[in-house]
Amino acid sequence: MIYSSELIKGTLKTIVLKLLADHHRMYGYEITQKVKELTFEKIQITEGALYPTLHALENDGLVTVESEFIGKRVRKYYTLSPSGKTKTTEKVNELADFMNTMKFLLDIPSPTGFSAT
Amino acid sequence: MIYSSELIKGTLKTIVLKLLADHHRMYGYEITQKVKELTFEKIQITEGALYPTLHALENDGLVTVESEFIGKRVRKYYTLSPSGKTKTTEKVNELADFMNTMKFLLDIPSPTGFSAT
DNA sequence: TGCTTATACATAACATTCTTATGTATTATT
DNA sequence: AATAATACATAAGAATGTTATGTATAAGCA
Repeated sequence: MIYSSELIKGTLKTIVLKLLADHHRMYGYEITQKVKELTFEKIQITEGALYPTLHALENDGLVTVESEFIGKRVRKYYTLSPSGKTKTTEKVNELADFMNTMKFLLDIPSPTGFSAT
Repeated sequence: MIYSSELIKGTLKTIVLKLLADHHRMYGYEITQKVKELTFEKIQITEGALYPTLHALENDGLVTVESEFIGKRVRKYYTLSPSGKTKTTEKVNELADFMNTMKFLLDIPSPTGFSAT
């Protein structure tokens, strides 16, 4: 099952920032594959969505870019800037808060299992 | 704190459907107030977003409408149709699944407290 | 070797969905 | 009497994704 596209809207930037925070240095195509892998194919980031997003992050100074040649092919590595790290924390926290609110609003039970946090 | 607007995108229809499932019969303005109340002002549905959404739900046959006069003012009550009830379950389940995936992807801990479900 | 698939970038036309602004009108509050 | 709240509606614009297209290299397989 792949999630309906509206759900992805508004979360893509957060996903990309968080992946960069966890993996330090990634290139675009790698990000699409990582998301696919980590979500068991349930979230598929299209290139038409990803590349403009990466360019926006760069424009906002949240990431820095290094181009490298792998053979004859260019690969662009993205790394979080200090402000990007701050932003990541903010975005992830906001999304976590939002999801709790939605869970309450929609009366969604917690996933099966024990937890004591 | 009010959530950044992108987060609401894609979830509005689900919220409206679920409220109608829980309260059976509601009118537009009432929905905006209920969401505000239930989310402690964190989610504020604007009228420019709500009314087109309600019209879309009606067009899709997911809700039925009854107009009533309260004094001289029209009020439009919305009720879930059978297919609307089915749709509500589907949308809520999909969102629940999506949120679990996002929690895993973003490494978000469960909210504080004990739970054994 | 030749064909296909995967890798790797990019952008443009289009669709969706929300924000912001505007409009109309009734009812309640100060 | 003036303002705020109730209650509907729509239109212009912004944001952000999909789909399609383009270019090119590298890898796998028959």
